[in-house]
Amino acid sequence: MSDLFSPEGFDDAGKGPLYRQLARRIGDGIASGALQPGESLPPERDMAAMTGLSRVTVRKAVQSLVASGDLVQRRGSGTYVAPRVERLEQALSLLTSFSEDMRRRGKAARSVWLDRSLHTPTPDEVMVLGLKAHDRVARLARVRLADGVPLAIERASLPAALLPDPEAVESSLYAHLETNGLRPVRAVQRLSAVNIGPADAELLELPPGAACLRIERIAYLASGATAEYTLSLYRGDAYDFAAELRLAGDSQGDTP
Amino acid sequence: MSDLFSPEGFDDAGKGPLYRQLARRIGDGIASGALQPGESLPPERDMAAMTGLSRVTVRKAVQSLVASGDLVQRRGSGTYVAPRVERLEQALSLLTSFSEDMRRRGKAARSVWLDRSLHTPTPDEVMVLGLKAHDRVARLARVRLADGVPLAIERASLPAALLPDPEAVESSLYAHLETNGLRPVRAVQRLSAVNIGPADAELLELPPGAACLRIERIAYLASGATAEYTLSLYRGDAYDFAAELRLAGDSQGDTP
DNA sequence: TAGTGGTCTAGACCACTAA
DNA sequence: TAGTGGTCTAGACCACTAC
Repeated sequence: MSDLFSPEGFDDAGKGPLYRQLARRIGDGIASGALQPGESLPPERDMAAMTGLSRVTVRKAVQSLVASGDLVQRRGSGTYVAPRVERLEQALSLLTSFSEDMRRRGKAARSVWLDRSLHTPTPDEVMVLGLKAHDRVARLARVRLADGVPLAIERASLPAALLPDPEAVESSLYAHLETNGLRPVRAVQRLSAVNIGPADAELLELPPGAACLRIERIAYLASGATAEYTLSLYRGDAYDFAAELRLAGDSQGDTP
Repeated sequence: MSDLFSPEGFDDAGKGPLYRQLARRIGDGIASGALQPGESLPPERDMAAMTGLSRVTVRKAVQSLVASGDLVQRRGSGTYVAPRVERLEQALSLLTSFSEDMRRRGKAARSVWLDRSLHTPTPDEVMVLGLKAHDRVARLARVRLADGVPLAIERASLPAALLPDPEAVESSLYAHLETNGLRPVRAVQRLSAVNIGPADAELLELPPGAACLRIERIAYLASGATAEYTLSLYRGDAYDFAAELRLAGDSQGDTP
């Protein structure tokens, strides 16, 4: 591994900037197994001395690998190869339960509440939830953890009529709604990928900018009324969403 | 807008590092509309002088906004507020056609081929495609564009038996397969979010680290044989994938 | 040619962790 | 207390763009 940081081979022209060359070396070391998960890298100052680069340049290389999730840094401690993250697979076509999903997988599910109270709705909430003037909205925001690892942030809004006492929700929103016969039966989701912001990054213990799956969901009751609007952020490195596709009807399609 | 870069108000303690404070100011300026899409920011050196910060610090703030897609930088030209990106919505449950989707939306679809030839398969390809020893594999890799904007990278692998002459594929793989009665009828997809690497970032004209949707797809023929393995990377800021969910059968679920 | 972003350096201080 | 990453500075040169 010492040869990883030898001063030779840098700037042989045509290989791009120095920080990228170093990032590539380290990244290759991880991919090849020369650097094992959990293994520590030399301190930044040592890497700088070994490679003959400045600490700022070394840092820029390391930062890019931290951003992509290949390395983690702990202040006062050191820089380490990121541990292998176990990926969880989830079906996209079912309204499933986080807690139950985890139980089935033998993991301990836990929530940390960020908010669980009534608010004056935003214009967006009024629109989506079909609220009337002076209606209030219940907001439930929490971090979801499995075996102590934060996996997702969920922020749900419901008409206060459906959930007059948000504090009463324990682990399961749907179970609570069901006691009043108000469990959603259908939902529409939109998925996209976003770079996580600094605040949310802290909640999920990720570096700012890490790729996350953003899922916007609107759930409906059997009556057709809107029950819930939820915005979730899932760790991109920990989640796979599975979906099955069937041939489009017209089959005029000319490409996958 | 000049007050955006006034030296006052920095480091009033408890607001975090200077680069983050500046990033927040600029970000708020964009969100509030004080900075309009396409508008240019002052040169980095000027921002440094105006704020009383060093150029390195200004740059770090700007870089974080570039990474999140709020700003774009052009060397030799300047720094600009990113143009609004029109988001495209796509149903997740249908095997649709990129070209046709775009046509329906009134956009010009185009592909830039990266690869279109026969190769010796990787062990992964042998597994997934169910190849035999000495079988070869056809690889189709291309960048997909709509109205000149790169939206996705697709890398497909098929058994050479299904596609002996990859060069013959014009715009549509499925249309080509259909001429031989070999169009896939079913597919399984897995979605996750990833930070794009430097090489792919260049192809999609994105900054390295931008969030992308990674979609892995295995498609099957009516006979049940595996037809295709495709790894796609979609721009996270340009795509929404829509899915509908129904209540899980047992309804033991205790959470959304 | 002048101005812009892109890269790189050497050195400094701070906040935190671990012994 | 010693060592680590986190932040910040002033100054330099390069590659590219626009004129």
